Amino acid sequence: MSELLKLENQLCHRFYTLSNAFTRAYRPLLRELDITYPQYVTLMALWETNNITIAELLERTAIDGGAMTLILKKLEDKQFLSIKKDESDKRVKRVVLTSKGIEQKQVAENVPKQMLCKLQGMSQEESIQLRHLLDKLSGCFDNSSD
Amino acid sequence: MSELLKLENQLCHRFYTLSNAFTRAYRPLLRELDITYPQYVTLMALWETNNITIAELLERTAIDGGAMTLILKKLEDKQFLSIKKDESDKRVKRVVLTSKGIEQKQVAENVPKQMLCKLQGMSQEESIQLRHLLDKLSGCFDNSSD
DNA sequence: CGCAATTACTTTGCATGCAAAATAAAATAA
DNA sequence: TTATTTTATTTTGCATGCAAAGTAATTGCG
Repeated sequence: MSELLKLENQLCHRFYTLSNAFTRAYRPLLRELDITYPQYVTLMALWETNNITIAELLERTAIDGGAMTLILKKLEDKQFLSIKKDESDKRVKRVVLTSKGIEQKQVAENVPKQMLCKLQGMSQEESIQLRHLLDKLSGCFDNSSD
Repeated sequence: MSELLKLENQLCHRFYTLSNAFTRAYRPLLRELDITYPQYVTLMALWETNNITIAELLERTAIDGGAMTLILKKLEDKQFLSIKKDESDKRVKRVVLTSKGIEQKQVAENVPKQMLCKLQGMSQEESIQLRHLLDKLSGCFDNSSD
């Protein structure tokens, strides 16, 4: 039979499976912070650079725009951040961490630490190699004009 | 600043991004078949082994059980397959490709071919290496009893 | 045999991911 | 300046992913 359509040969299915596995693995680690994985990604972007535009946040996190609206609403409800209208350009909104949002970064530092423990199966070198290949693969999707 | 929480250092975020990129890249290729990516995965499993249990399908595809119920319903509506109750064990349902479902495999063979074109950025060797590392990473999530 | 676990699926409620349409405001062209 | 186009964000409708509860049928145990 043609090997082309075998599930085991699909790179995409490995990514599908692993991406879901990561999200699942993060869930218990994020419980303490009471946030979901995409909300965690959003906060990571803000912990790195606070007070940025929603557009910048979208670019950094690669989260869908429609989803981001809801994610920000929830993080605002949970008091992690607040959304402020830009006075100079009323189309633009800026996302600003609250004091709670800033403080929770300390708590969040445990998350990657615990995740690294789960990934002990891979050597340092292998994960660097993997990262390199993933970045190369990302490049394949960049200028997809179709 | 601590490197631990930088988005760029997160393996998980690369998987998140790439998994979504794959799904997006498949969409136009699957338009001709009028199916989504998870529906495509489901069909791939069936093209390999027809007439299997829903439980087997879940294990092979790693798709969520609740989602699978809907996916099968849609594929049945589209005449790709039919669901039959197992007579010996009435809890069990078997998924069987229709003649249309079987025929569409020919059409589907173009999908991986076109996808491989998009991934020309990677050498044969690199993608083998990548697959190897992905499989190793998968192992890290296997016996996660927490 | 009769009832308590177990198994195979489905349903439910919530949180995205995504394309496309809708809004509102700013930039540009005429 | 007014009309057109572009930009920033939200809304909508549909398809999952996931945990947890719900169902129905089977197995196991006493």
